[in-house]
Amino acid sequence: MEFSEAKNKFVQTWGALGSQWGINKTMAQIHALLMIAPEPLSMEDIMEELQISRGNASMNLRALMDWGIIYKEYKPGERREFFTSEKDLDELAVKIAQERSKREIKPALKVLKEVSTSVGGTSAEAKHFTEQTTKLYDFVLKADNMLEKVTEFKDNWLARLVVKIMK
Amino acid sequence: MEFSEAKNKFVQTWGALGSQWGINKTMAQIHALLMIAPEPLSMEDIMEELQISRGNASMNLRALMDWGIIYKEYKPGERREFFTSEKDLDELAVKIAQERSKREIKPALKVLKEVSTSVGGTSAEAKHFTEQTTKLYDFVLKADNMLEKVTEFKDNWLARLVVKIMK
DNA sequence: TTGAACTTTCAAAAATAAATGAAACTTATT
DNA sequence: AATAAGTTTCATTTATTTTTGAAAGTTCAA
Repeated sequence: MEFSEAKNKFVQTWGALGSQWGINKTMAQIHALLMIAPEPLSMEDIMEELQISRGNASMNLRALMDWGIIYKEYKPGERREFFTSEKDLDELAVKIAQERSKREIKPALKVLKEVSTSVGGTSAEAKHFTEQTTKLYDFVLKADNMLEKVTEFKDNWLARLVVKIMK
Repeated sequence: MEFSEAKNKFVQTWGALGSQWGINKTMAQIHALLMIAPEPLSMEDIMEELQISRGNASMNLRALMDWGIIYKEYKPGERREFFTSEKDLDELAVKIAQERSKREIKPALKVLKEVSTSVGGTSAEAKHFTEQTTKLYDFVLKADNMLEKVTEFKDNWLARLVVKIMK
């Protein structure tokens, strides 16, 4: 396969994977590009390579930095900013897990807790509701704890995680 | 909190959570509704409760059945079909993991493998590309294996999983 | 302090995804 | 075999998300 074909295929695939997992396509594509770039890239480079507008590039670079998975870099004697990606994949997983927990799961947990503890009454419907939402709360909490624990250890995190959960 | 308010809040929240994780809002809402319904619901019931069209209800019920997380049920003497959800949450997690692996991760892995093994040449760019995409392939494969292993054990899957991975 | 190089913002446009609803289809009943 | 009850399909509409691009904002160098 031609290098350029392989590169393009990779960027497209990473973009598609991202968009299925709640990260927008361009964001994932920029990340893909930075993952395989041997040198930091400028915003121009990225716009050029992905054929996207300046605004789009700017917004998604910002978002990636907010997630903590790419970094700004300054080159001596250069006015422009350059970007590199986090290349340690375990670190990447940790950061994504943290962000998603914070942004999505935590707020949902809050509501689940609220609704699972606030319905009184003795009707079968109400009882069943409380029972089910409580189970869901426990379940989501368990899942979230796992995500969080991942972030506490970088190496061999899985084994340690289990010790912690099972004890 | 009023029962109806709590119910509504729960359905909305589950819907939002779903849509952030790649499952469409209505699909997640229907699932939420079935999770808390003490009795199987008909399509009418669901349309009514969520204020959605017949077509929408039909398509999403179908999708949920394809995922294997809700079931059709027939009541004696009733022409209509009724639906219930999988209420075992571990089973739910297993099914979701299986589906997402099959639909999203497996195809991406195929491409990653392809691009990581097909670029020849000796340029720094090409070498770096091959190196990085190989790492990504291994990483995604590892993640996917974990998802898959989940499906092999229902009870205490985490502990067993670790034994298997660490051995 | 002016202006050139570069970045960010955000209202509007474009692209994408989801929902509607009426017609077609299926299945059971008389 | 005709009808009624119920379900699915899919072209069109609607809602949501993403992208654009031009104006506003920064920062640095002279």
